[in-house]
Amino acid sequence: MDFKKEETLRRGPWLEEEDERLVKVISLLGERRWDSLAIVSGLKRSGKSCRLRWMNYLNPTLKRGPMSQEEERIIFQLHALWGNKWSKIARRLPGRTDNEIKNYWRTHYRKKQEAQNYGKLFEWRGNTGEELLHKYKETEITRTKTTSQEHGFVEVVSMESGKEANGGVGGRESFGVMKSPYENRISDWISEISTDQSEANLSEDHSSNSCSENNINIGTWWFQETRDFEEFSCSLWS
DNA sequence: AATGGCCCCAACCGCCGTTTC
DNA sequence: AGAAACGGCGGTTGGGGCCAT
Repeated sequence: MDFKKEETLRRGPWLEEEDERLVKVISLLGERRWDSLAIVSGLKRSGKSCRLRWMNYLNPTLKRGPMSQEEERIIFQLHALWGNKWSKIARRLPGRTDNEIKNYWRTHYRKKQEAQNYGKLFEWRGNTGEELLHKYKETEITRTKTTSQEHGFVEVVSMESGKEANGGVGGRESFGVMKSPYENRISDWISEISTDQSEANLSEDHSSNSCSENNINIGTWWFQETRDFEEFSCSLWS
């Protein structure tokens, strides 16, 4: 336990002055050796803290503002594909950080996902509670096997409400209609890559719980166009 | 106006893999 | 080869802001 270090390091929210200093030092020395950089800068912050601040907030390549519909779709689909691999997902979304995506998922998609899971279960009319559960589990096992074999990961999504589930279904925000402090900073490029066709597909995705054969369906966890989608998301970088 | 509950997000924590010496 | 330092990642927390009562 290094008490000396503990008491000299600053923690908590960054001040504007600290941000400025960090940006200056990074512009001189580059994005590396964060511990040394933290010392050189004179900031009483850990290297880790400096790195995080830069990566998640100060980096000029970051794109702030609400997620576009295309980004929402990518997050939704890649999470279904890879699970909580936030950094991996972030690499497919230029200008977005893993932290941002992680937070976004937690506050938006998880609720939507739960709602859709329940919605899907209710489609099995005429079944007892046990039968419904059994069918859900069957679906889950099939999906897990399929995705594991094809993509090398296993993801389990619980039907049970987490601690934030109260008010989750039908909570304050409806999915896709969000207010954000960064609302006015939407980048132009993302709209350029959003084609009319993808918009059309998206409206199908989000307007109902239906099971379109061409689109990812969260209720049954089937992916018809996984590989095509991976290629598509890669193209965002080019 | 006060208050309590909820949401959102920046920041931290702990672990683990990689790099450096 | 191995220990230490560094960097990356996913999970968690805390506080500010908003909203309903």
